[in-house]
Amino acid sequence: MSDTAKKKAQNIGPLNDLMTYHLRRAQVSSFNNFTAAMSETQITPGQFGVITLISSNQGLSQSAVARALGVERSTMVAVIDGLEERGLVVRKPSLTDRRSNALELSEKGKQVYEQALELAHQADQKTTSALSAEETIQLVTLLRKLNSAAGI
Amino acid sequence: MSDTAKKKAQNIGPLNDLMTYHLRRAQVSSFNNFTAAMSETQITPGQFGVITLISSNQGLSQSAVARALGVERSTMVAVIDGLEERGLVVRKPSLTDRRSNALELSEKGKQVYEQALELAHQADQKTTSALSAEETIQLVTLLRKLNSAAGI
DNA sequence: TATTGTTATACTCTATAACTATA
DNA sequence: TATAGTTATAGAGTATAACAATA
Repeated sequence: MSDTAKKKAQNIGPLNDLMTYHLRRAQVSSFNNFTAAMSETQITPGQFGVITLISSNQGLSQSAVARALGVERSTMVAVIDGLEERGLVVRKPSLTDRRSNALELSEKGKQVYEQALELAHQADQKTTSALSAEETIQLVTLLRKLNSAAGI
Repeated sequence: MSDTAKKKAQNIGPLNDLMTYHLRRAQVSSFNNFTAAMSETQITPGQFGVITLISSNQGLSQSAVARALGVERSTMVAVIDGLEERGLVVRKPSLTDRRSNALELSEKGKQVYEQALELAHQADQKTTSALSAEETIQLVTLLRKLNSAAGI
């Protein structure tokens, strides 16, 4: 760092020993990379989770999406509203339960999802660009182990 | 999983291959462990970052804290307000710059910080309880490498 | 009785813009 | 001109509580 920098970096002290701190920084970094990569599709991280889930489970209900993503079903209403207004998702009546909507991707939704998936992988590569291929696999393996134990 | 469970788990599909997804889940998990461990102190993750920074850099300004934590200085006002109302932080006039406040921990603030630091380590141990000691070191090392490259 | 989708409402965290007092 | 602290305001993202329709 420049000697002439007027604002010196702070000593972050014990934060440097906390996993919580490093996880949060990494998540902010990946979030920023994701948002930047996704700018042409205007898909947010939350929306990406929703359309991925619908793509892999056509016809599932709003409540099922909410449970899988760990949010309240009331929260899903506006998310699905936004995706439906953009013509990416359609609410079809469920054939087996007249209370629920069977969510599907429209043709446009499938196209946007395929594009978004590729951009998400590009963002991932940027996030992990400082790591070797082996280190990247190590990291995702450790995170999977940590997460599956957390049961979320 | 029980065969009688009415709500089957969803297929998360390509999410399982994305670092972004696993980082987010891990961060949510560690956030929850942190919040639960910190309940007796009522210190939020954001407040913990602030008091740690003040503890390691007594007398620094609000703007310096904001820069170190990557938030706007306007955002810091309410955070410092809350810590000052609880009697944990004091705004002293800077001796060298009459525009700025020199932030310090009160005696009570130092006590709460020491307690919070220990609870934060306990939360960390819970977060990484599925990992061996060696794996935990691997994980934090990889995250440090990823983060220092991101320059945040 | 329980669940689905919905609405109304509120809370947290964050940002931008503009102001003042200093530098 | 630029910066520090502050205020007003707004936007995400989230939650809780209640309701009608349906299971």
